[in-house]
Amino acid sequence: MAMSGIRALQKEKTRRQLIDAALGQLSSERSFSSLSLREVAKEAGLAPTSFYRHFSDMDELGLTLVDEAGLTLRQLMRQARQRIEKGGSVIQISVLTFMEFIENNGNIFRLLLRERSGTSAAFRAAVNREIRYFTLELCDYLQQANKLDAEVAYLQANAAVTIVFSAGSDALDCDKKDLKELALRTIKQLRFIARGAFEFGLRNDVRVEARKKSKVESK
Amino acid sequence: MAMSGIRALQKEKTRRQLIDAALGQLSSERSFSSLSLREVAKEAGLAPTSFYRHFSDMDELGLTLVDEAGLTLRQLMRQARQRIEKGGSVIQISVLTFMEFIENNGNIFRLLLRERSGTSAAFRAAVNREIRYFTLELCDYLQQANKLDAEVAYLQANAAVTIVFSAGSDALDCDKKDLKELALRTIKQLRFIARGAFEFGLRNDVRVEARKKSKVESK
DNA sequence: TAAAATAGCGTACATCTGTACACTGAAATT
DNA sequence: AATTTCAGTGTACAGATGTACGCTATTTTA
Repeated sequence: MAMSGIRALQKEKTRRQLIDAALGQLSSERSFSSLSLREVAKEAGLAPTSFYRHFSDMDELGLTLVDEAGLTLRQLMRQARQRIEKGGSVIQISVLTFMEFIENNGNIFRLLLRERSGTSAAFRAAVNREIRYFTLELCDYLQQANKLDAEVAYLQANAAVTIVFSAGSDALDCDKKDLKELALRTIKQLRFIARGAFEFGLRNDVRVEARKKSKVESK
Repeated sequence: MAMSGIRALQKEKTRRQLIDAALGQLSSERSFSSLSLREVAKEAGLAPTSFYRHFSDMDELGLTLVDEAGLTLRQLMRQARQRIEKGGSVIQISVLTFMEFIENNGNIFRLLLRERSGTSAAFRAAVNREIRYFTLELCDYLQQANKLDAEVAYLQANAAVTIVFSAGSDALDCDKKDLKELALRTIKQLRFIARGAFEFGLRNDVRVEARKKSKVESK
């Protein structure tokens, strides 16, 4: 990684150039799978065959991009938590943070969305892994902060992430002025889910309590 | 459409062959955008250049496929309504119907998922239009059956469709035995949403009532 | 200092792509 | 019956693609 030596240093530099070239070519009308090895190499200022000194495949480059995207997402979550500690609604701040992410990293988010339902099982697995991390951290938070049943917390986290990602997808095709409304709607939907989860979690507790009591009484 | 005449009849027949050839080549590792005009023509038993007698573009064929997929989806909804009239939970039956759809039409559903976040604005618009129909019909149903506020009903319908589509996406990469659990989890999530929407809808009603009262009282 | 390793280049090739063009035979029109 | 229309064919071409192979120049190792 931090290998010094003029050679290894230069190698990592051009490797980055390849990664950045690929990222730079992504757009709303250009998906990763539509990029050719030659295009990426050219954009990076390399001869086509030099590509192989860094990746054996376009797929290998792609998986690297997905990893980077996941990393960016997790950094984002840390930012969100910092904001929450300064006070404010968890749901509201999470949504706003996510929307900012999409404004600043539209193409990375597009990459995740597309490869999630793409043609490579490896890609799909990689994206889903990143989303799972994302979900599990939210799940932990919910379980701890709201004292929810583990299953209920997971279901809520999963549903919330789904809703937020879908809203993000809509945001990509949205006029900037409609973004505010979209965020507000998303927040309301998340509140529905939170409320519903809370009620169900509660009922389970009540049942457990009731069962305990009846056990005691039947002794 | 129903034009007879030996010629027009034959034309429609080979047009269908093209459509079916395209649909037939879709799979988990083959997306529409990765199909070539030549492949599709070959699969349909046509010379490459004959393709142009029916579609000016692969894009035109693709949009036709999206329309067909939307049609299939709406037929599905009708089936679901029939089942509901025979009794049973709306949510449960809707989810089960959707899961059946995916088992029987995996590749059509994949088409929708992929083109929804694809590289063609026209495709994205077409898919979103189909999903909007789907959502609005559910919205009407909720508004009428549960007497919900229009906005709340829409938010619930939108969230529910998002959750169900996402579950469908998961179902595509799922072992068959895990499908049952996935369906159960999805049903619970939809109940969260329904419950939350109900509570919020209620609160709005209460507020409205309260405002009416206070108006009356202040007279 | 001599030898080995290697990032990057240029050439070359087989394969696939969309599509332009001229042609044919059968159906439709007159 | 004569003419027009048109779905489908076959050939042809220019461009793009992945990648095998051999070469060079510079860094690294011995």
